[in-house]
Amino acid sequence: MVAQMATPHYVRIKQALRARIEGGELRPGDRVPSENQLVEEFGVSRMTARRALLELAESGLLLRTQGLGSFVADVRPMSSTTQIRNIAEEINQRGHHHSGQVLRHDEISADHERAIHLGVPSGSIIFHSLIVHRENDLPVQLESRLVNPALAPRYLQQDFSTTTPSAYLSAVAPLTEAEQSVEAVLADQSTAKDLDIKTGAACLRITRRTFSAQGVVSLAVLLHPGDRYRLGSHINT
Amino acid sequence: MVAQMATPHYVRIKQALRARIEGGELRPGDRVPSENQLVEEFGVSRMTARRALLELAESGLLLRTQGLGSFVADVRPMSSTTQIRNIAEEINQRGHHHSGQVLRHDEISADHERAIHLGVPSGSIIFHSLIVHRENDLPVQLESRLVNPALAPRYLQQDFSTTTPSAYLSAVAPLTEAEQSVEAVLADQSTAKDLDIKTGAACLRITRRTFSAQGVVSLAVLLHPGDRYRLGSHINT
DNA sequence: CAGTGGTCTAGACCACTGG
DNA sequence: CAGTGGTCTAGACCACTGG
Repeated sequence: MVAQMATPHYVRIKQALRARIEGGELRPGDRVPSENQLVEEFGVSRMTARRALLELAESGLLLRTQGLGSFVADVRPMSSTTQIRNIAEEINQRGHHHSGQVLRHDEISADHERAIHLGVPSGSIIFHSLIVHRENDLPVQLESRLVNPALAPRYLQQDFSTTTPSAYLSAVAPLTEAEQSVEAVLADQSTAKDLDIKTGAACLRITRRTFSAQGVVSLAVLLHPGDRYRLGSHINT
Repeated sequence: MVAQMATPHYVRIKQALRARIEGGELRPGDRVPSENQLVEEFGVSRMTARRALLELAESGLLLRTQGLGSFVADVRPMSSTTQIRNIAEEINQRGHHHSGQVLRHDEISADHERAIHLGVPSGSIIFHSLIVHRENDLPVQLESRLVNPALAPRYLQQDFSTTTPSAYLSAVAPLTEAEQSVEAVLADQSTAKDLDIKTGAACLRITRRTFSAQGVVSLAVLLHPGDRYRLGSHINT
């Protein structure tokens, strides 16, 4: 009589609290219901109520203090690296011309690691695309993207020479969250060929996982020639 | 008979697993003990063993899959792009040992470009430091920093083998703002020597300008070996 | 003091993976 | 099938905060 697979209790509680915060019912600094109050309100055990509060705190939405309670955090504005931008828009914004060349656009079987990152069963079919983005005919990004077919079933029918995966995906599965990591790597032979640079040239590699409300949407690996791209950001403390 | 305030059980289990991973007993891709095995081994309840595994997964050290088990992730140190963090703190937080080796620590005359970036008259005296930061004796950052003497007049008197420029500067001229850009470059001969990597290896270069209420405090160029460092960030939309 | 969050137990049923 | 992680309960003792 536990664990309805539909939506776990702790998720329901998180959603409810999130709604109150986003709806303005709970404002920054306000105290949210205590663990015991949530136990009463949602008819769950304290461990379950607690999990909802802990996860909201983990994601920065709440601040918790022993003896005091849990409070809505003061949200701070995001800086510009912390914004997911569409490469085509970015290029157009500079007054340049964007073009996308689709090298691959098919489905593959997810190996163990990819399956974990995408949150799909190991061995299941996922979509894949490989696209070179050019700014005034100069390659600036090689985009390799794995897509969760459950959240973008028509991904393979899109024409990515006229739009971008990023634009399409944010239309069909609105972005709620993203994780990314940035590294420096050397171009291997195949990457070098695709980006029209030398093998062994420095590249910036951005690995990004995007989430919608339903889960992981896609896993993108973006490779940029080191001398044609950099990431800027402005931080306010 | 629970909750010895010394160290909670789940922390002890995390430490034990971390030690096995860092000691090489468990390598990337290996399966770590299951929840039930930890129950046996540490004499705790499954909820407690589970918490240890969940937190290690949360911090990126493990990957978990239902039905399969928990596996050691392919890890590298991560740092956040959305936050200016002190390299020493970051390293200590990972439970590792930080050391700083001061290669240069002197004053120079500002050329035109540097003067502009620092907001000082061209040709005036500015401070400079060059420091190798090591994580457990492995170089992870070469920090070259130019400092505005008006805002940190005693910069040259500091001992940067025991503290870091970042820590000292944020004490004397609290950070209000920062601008940074991130690029991929190849290590030149001198950088390669300082970081103990090969000439031509991929490096992440972060160029950061920090501001206090009084103006530009410093201009730092941080070079990281590509295979020993990456920048991570989490974005909420 | 009553209320808060922090840690923990010993059970339970479930979905999922491999063999 | 046995084993894995995912969710959940109904209790417990604790340290900490404010009044």
